[in-house]
Amino acid sequence: MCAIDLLATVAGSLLLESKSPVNACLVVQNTVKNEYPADENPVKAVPYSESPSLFDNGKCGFSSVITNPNHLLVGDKVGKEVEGFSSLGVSGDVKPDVVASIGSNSSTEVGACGNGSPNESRDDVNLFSRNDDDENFSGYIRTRMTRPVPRIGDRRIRKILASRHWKGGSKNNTDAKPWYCSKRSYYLHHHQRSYPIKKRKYFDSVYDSNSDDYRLQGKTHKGSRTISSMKSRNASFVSRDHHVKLRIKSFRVPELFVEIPETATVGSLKRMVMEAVTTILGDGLRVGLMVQGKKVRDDGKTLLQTGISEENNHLDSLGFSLEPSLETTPQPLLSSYLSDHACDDVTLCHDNALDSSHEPEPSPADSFGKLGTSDHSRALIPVASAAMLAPRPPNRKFKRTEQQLAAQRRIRRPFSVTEVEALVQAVEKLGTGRWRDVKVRAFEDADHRTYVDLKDKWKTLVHTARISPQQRRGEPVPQELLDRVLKAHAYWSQHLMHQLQTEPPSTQVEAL
DNA sequence: GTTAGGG
DNA sequence: CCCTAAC
Repeated sequence: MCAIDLLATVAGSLLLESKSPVNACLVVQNTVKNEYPADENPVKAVPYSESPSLFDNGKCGFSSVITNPNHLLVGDKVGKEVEGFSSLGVSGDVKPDVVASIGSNSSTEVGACGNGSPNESRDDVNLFSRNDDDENFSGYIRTRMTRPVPRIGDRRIRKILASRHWKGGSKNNTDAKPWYCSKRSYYLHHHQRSYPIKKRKYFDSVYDSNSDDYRLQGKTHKGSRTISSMKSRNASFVSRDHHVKLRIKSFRVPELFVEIPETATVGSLKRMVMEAVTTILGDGLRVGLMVQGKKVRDDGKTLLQTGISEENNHLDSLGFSLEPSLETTPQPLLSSYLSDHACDDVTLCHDNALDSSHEPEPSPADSFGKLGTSDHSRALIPVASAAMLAPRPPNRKFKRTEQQLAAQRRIRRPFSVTEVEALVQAVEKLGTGRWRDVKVRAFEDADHRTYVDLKDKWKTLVHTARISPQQRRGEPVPQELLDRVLKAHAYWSQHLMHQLQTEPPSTQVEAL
């Protein structure tokens, strides 16, 4: 009932804004999107939240409509924020990972959220005003069957899991992952290509999880300038000469959770969101493409091979996304700018805020606010979180789910022989109890290697050196190095006291 | 913030 | 690599 009320409220708001019947369709993702028949009507996105499983069968575009009150409440505010973002070329909301969907021609097409086959028909959800009942906001939702208009970006709707990270959509909606903001550093995780095959499933899902992002449709006021092609409203069609013409409908920014004190000013919130988005956008983006819910990673494929041609109707399920470039390392989202601003006490992706859907049967609703999720990376993923402003159900558990863990886990980066060499040399000199020093001494510039990583690597090196070559895996480490590892390990095991000193006497080094 | 170990 | 207790 609460969800319905929320929807009703949204509908009511929409109605108030556009006196005419709202012919809006809700695209539920993280956001409730309303598209107006006429281009001139401002399209306002209503961020929506975690919605549960009411219509989770994927057949109804409504599936994730039930939104979180919090998000809805924030909706309007966020919508306003969008304008600022538009200058960035991205429709705005607070989410950095942008996912664009290419619609088929119909301007009124609604992003359906089928989770299943992209081709199945979907029910668009329309909001209609209703005069009866108490408040003028009452309304009801009616589903309407429309031609199949699969929208990749929307498929994951159910995935309430926030996404976090700049992850793309995956075949399995439920796998969508939010950007996860590590409590340690509030990083937004990026996609990670070299994810171990073993965990591939995670990776894929994580990678695709922009589904949780809620999107704000760019406003399309008549007078407003359309920023590049990222504005909302588009259609795609194939011309006769075998050319595929596409127009990006909108981009979704990754979800971004924000926690800010009630006493903070609206201005500080706006500033915070703006900066967060700017930081993310300025961090380097790359475009991701999804066809029928699947990420297309092979840049060498032709559109035809990918299924993007006039021969099929895949255009309906084309999706573009803006993702953080892989080259870029996760950026401390807030730390960099929060400190210098009025919103010092603003926290992004507070771990506690992450609701864990660790329950037996995590429903979309449960997983909703999970991560800030997500891809990343990091991607943990977000809305501006105004979502967090409103009270939300107490988090039953703080423990993260497997998905969440996968989302924030760093990629595996095997040590090269060169690195091993450097590590061995450093340990020979500094011992095995001063990893911080080892880091500074030999891996100062290797940002991806923490002292804990070095410590762990040493641990495995010692183990590797002790087992038979046949049992070793990965790039072979020269026996010479392994010998030094054992020697140094033995040495420092017997001279722990020396570690307390700065540098071992040269004699000791020689002894090694 | 580090270290040391178990996972 | 992650997670954390213990410093």
